[in-house]
Amino acid sequence: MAPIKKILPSGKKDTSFFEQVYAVVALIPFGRVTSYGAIAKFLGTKMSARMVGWALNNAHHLPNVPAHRVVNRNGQLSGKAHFKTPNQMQELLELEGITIHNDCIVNFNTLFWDPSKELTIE
DNA sequence: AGGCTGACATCGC
DNA sequence: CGCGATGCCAGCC
Repeated sequence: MAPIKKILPSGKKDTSFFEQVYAVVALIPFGRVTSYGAIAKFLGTKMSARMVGWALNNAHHLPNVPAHRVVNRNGQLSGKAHFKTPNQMQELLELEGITIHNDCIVNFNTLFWDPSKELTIE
């Protein structure tokens, strides 16, 4: 369990929603995936799932932010269109041993990584 | 300075 | 049970 705030870039007081999203996404284990809603819920505002997507849009230009491991609650690759190439997201996931079928993650339930179960907020 | 938009999720009718 | 409307925060017209 990693305290989220420790991971935030060099102790800025900027504990913004985005920063937390980056932190959580960056902590997703190899070969695992999570959902926008799970992240939003973990951050305390379950209805801000949209913001997670927006944050990832910003995060997309950052290193170490595996946005391809974040999908919607159906396990569908909703954000693949925002990658350099639409199939890069699938490629990356398959590279991690995840199987994609019709833009949906197979065994999503098994591969699902719940931050609120694996992480702790200080 | 104010309002629309955005890679979603959930509640209400 | 299915579709429409609402919520959230920040960035960009």
